[in-house]
Amino acid sequence: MLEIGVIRDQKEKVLSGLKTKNCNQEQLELLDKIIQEDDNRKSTQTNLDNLLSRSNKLAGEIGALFKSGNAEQANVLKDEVAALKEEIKSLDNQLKACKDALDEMIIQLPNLPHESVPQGKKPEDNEVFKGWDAPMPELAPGSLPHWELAEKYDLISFKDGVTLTGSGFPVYKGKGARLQRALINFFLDEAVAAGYHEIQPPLMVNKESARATGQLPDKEGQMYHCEKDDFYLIPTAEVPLTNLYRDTILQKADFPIKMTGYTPCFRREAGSYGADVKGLNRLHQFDKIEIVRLEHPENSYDVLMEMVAHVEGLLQKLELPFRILRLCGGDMSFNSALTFDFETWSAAQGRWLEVSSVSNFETFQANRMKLRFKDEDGKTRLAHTLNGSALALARIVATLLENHQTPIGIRIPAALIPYTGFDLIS
RNA sequence: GGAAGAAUGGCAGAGCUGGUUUAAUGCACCGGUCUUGAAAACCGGCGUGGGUAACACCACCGGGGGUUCGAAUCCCUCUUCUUCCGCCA
Repeated sequence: MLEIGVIRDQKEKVLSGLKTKNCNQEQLELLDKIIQEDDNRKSTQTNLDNLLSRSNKLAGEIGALFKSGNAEQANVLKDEVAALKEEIKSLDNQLKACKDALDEMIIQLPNLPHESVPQGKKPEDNEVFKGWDAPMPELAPGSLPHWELAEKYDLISFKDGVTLTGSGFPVYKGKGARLQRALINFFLDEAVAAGYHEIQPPLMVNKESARATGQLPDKEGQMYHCEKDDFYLIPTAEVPLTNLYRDTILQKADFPIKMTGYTPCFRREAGSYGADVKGLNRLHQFDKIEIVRLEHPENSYDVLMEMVAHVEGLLQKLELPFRILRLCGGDMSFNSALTFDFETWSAAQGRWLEVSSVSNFETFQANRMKLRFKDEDGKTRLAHTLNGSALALARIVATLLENHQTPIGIRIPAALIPYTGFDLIS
């Protein structure tokens, strides 16, 4: 969530940022309401504090009077405190209501975009940050989309998934399952080699965690919810990994904090439809290796580019054609200040598929989760959080199968062979 | 699942028969004196948040609620941890 101090002190800047994010008029008007409500909060708090101060003093005097045996005088003061208490209770309620109202308004505001974020509303407005210069792979006649390849080589059964659970829960088999395991290990090894600390977190989190990274309340309907225990199935490892540092004050020497983790990810994908959902393109459960970093604000944008480079390296090793987009204000997530999307070219489908999203959240998540650090001058400041997929499996498998298909089978890229133990799916 | 005990500032650890505790003390940490330098010793500082120009002031002793003029301290409740019993991959 945005910092109240920033909203107060840099209102114009906030306003123009929100416009880049394509906020509606209602959201823009919130700024003045927030400042007004915050003024209200301050004055209510001051009044309340004064009453509490008075009440504390009287209680002390009463104690002293009782000790000296002056009960009569003490009882007079007791009456005064009783009257104060009524007022305190009412102001306290007022203050609570005030804070709730303030919270509810601030939480509706998205993060401010970085200055490099292009204006725009639709995916077409995204900027191609780095295109694919080499020629696109040419597939032999008769090449198939991945869902047909999966069937042909008996790698993935979508049908069995429906039997077991429902659509969007594929069953991987034989070399298909082996390929999953190979990719997971490959991505984890690459991340660890790049200095990321490997973590295996729980796959369910509580409300506080989901709130801290911004999934609640924004994406309430997109997560699977176990009502009886009030747990949420994680939509990404970002949630548990980042939350490891919820409500923490770091020392400057603790930076950089680099974490990686493999987890299945669960998404309800309510409201999705059409060709997008065919095969592996959009699933309710998929595997992903996430990289997460907690950084000093000075470094966070250098680190973002470092993460982009890491993901780039992975795609190169998998020999997949890809491009990098800098997302426009309207296509960026609610929490992000700057996001680079990676897309691989799905030759058989004739379109780009998003396989990774690397973002800097600046202090937006840190503010919600109270993740801070001590600066050199001893001041406590909010840290920056970043994360990215490195990588998400399902769509990688889709493009891997499609782009590397040959008349004699599907070729496994050299970097992956030590992990699969085979070089061809036939 | 059952029983008992516990939860205090970075750590350790008092307070818990309610009012000089506005949380003692030690360690760690920061600054200074001394020293050629370091250690030791001594002096000072040392939690988080709100609030202020800066003070003042206010809140926080696992979370929430209650009793009282006054709660770290008493009561209720939830959570977590420890030990014991039961069950179990």
